[in-house]
Formats: sequence, C-alpha cells, structure tokens
Amino acid sequence: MPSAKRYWLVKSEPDVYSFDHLWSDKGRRTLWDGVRNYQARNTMRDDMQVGDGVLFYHSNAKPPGVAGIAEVASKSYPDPTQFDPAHKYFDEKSKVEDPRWWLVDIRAKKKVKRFVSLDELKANPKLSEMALCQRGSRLSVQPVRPSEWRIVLAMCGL
DNA sequence: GCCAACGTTGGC
DNA sequence: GCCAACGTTGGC
Repeated sequence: MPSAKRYWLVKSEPDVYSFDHLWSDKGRRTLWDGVRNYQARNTMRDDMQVGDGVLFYHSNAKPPGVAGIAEVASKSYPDPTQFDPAHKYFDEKSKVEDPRWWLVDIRAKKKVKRFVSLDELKANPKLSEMALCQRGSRLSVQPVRPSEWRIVLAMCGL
C-alpha cells in the first residue's frame, strides 16, 4: 500500500526552464533530468511517489520564488541523459546496468494566483524551518512539510 | 580518512 | 559580477 501523499519543492532557473515552459509542454509534463546531486537523487529515486505535490520554484530569478504547483507524474527511473555522450549531462562513469542518476516526471497542475517571492516566504514565521529558508540551502529537490505546503498554497492564493 | 583545492549554486 | 556556502575530487 502506498504511503500518504508527500510534498516537495523543485528548483528551476526560469531562463532555462520556467513553469510556463512546463505548462506549455506536451501533457504539461517533463522529465526532471540533469539533477547531479546525490541527496536530490536519493529523494527522487527513493521517496517521491506518483501524485505527490510539488512546489515549482524559480531560482536565479528576479525575484526568486514559487511560480507554480506541480505533481510527481511517474515512478523514478534512470535519467536517460547520463548515457548520451552528446548530452551535457552525460556521465561516463555511469553504467546502464547500474545507473547513477535517477529522475521522476513532473506535471504542471495549477498556476498560482499570486507569485510568492523568497522574501515573502522568509518573512513568514511559520515557514522559518522550511528547508528553502535555511541559510545556504542549495538542494534542487527538497522536502516540504504538509503544514508548510498548506501555508505556501494559501500565500499563492490557492 | 583527512583536508586543501576547486567547482557549483544561487541570493544579492 | 561578487561571494558565501557547500559538495566533490584527489593527493597524501
């Protein structure tokens, strides 16, 4: 039996791949490829389940913040880009029979009614323990508590 | 297994 | 563009 629905936050640079980009992609979904950090990899490989909620966060943006709501749309599977020598995410040390990098599909669910900036998130005392708000937080895939999820969605007007 | 050097992230 | 924070690499 699957465990209860969980919540996550993924980062993307809008100049590279924005929430609107995901929204206009076929099926409003994409492979969340290119993650090359072991902790983020473990989260996708081991912890994410189909239907989990995802905050789509714009990093390296002016301003950075939550730009959309998405969901996990597949079980984890090996990131195909690691095996493609022509791809910038190619990893020559990874073997097909023992893949190093895993991903899930992400599907856009809802546009936010209000963009919520990082400043606003940090200013909310109820979000002081949120992973994103911690100093030096660089993880591109990170957990979100159910309470934090509800608060952020409310801030987004949802 | 330590740790210095180096690379990357990402807010500012 | 700067730089703090942090992850990875590789010599020893």
